[in-house]
Amino acid sequence: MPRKILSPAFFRRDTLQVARDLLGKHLVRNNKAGLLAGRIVEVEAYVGPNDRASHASRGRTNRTDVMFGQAGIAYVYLVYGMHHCFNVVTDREGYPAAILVRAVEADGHGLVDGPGRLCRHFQIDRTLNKWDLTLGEGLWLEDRGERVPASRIIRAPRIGVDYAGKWAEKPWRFRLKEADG
DNA sequence: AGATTGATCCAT
DNA sequence: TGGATCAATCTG
Repeated sequence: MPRKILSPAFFRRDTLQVARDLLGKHLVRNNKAGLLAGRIVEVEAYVGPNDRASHASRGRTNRTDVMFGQAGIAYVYLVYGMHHCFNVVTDREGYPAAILVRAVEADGHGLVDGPGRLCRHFQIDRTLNKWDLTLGEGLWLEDRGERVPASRIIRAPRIGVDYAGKWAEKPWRFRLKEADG
């Protein structure tokens, strides 16, 4: 199967569509410690300036500036003083949007479930904030040829955003259902 | 259910 | 400059 690094054009589209399309793609980390990869099985979309669950809904600040920028760039931040979260910026410049990668099936390590554990596994921290994921250096996403039918995608509300009122109810979490049998 | 932990944001 | 908040995780 061909391996293709996901390009800026892949990310520079409607965020909900990119979120669905990221399921079944692979996250790859290459550093001095070696090569790690995993198949993405759960993501969440954070869409636009009005999404109260999104950091960007509070405006453009030093922290959220990256979400307003170029698609295909990493947004990595620290939550609760101890865990990192890894996102990919999507859609057009000037429109804040990103996708949080929540879970992967890690090659040789089973399910890595949860954005904090995922970052720990892949050794992702804030030094990778604003990293260009489309260059194929250090950290990137790639297509290994898997086709994911819509019937295997489960939609659900996002996790941990109860503060966001009606925006917390949006079914903007996407999970890949395992093929049964 | 409670503790943990520190970057970020804005005014209590 | 201080305090509230937080896109989570672990231990009970």
